[in-house]
Amino acid sequence: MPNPETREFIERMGLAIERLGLTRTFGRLFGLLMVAERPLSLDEMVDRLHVSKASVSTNARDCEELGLARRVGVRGDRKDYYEIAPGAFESVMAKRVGAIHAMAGLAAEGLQAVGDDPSPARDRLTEMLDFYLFMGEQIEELLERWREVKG
Amino acid sequence: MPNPETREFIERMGLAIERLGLTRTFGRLFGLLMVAERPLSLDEMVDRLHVSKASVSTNARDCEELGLARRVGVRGDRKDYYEIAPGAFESVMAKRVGAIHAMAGLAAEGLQAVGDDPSPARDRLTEMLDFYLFMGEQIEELLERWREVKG
DNA sequence: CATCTCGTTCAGTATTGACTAAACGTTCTA
DNA sequence: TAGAACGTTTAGTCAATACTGAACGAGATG
Repeated sequence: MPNPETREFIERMGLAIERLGLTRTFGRLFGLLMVAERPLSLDEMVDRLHVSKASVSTNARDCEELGLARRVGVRGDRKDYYEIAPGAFESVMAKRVGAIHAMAGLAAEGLQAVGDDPSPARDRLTEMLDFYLFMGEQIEELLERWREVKG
Repeated sequence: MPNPETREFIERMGLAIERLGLTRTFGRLFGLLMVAERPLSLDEMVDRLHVSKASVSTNARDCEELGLARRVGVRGDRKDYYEIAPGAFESVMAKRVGAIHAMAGLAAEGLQAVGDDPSPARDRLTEMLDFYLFMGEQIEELLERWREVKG
């Protein structure tokens, strides 16, 4: 199963995730889980990714806390096994919506700061507020539509 | 004009942008331009942000290349002045759409990698592909709707 | 020509932070 | 009870990188 194509995929995922501000190892781990045919133990991930167990442990847990992966148990085995969580992608998009709301909140603060008189700054901040309110609301609707179709 | 509220706003913007994976100084510079009543020269930004001119120079240029700011000239003055670019927020969102398309492309590669037989990996990658195709398309539509209303 | 004024570039510095190896605590097992 | 199997934690290392100060180059100006 560790064929060259999946390794290539894992590597590309590492780079893609890295570009999003997370670490390459984290991205590789996520990519590995994406192409895994069954839940993987920490040691299996260590073998596949060639990183220390400590790193795999923390990255896997971060992955879990972000809602991208979850732990599953295997009968008669006390190892931890990880797999991609259901709705992983919706959850990252939902987090993005959170960031959008934060930007809207920031714009509102900015408007307080610049005062009520008309000004270029006020216009810019108003546009920022409108934009992020619009986008936040609309993308939330998109997520609901997606869940209706898939969930 | 350097009132405490705007300074607070600039600082919050620095933190918000930092959380998005860019640097705090970059975010502060962007925040400063957001609340500026007129285009600012490099030296003015140096005064307001208390960072070296070298840093302001590179950050301002990066800001320009990202489509967040633009240079404007002032008659009889050979300094560079910067201001927030029109459509700055749309442009960051458009870049996000680019990242979404990249994820869709990655999913397609993953499907190639895992082969045609049914499998959990294949199901996950298919969902990933569908999700990002959907989101990419829909958010592009949102951007167009926004431009219709505002532009 | 000499001298400013700007913006950029470059080498050096300092900080951040991801990763590793080893120690540790806990839980099973012989 | 000793020891093995796991996951986590921690101290330490190393690389990446944002920022600074100084040098530089291009234009303007006297």
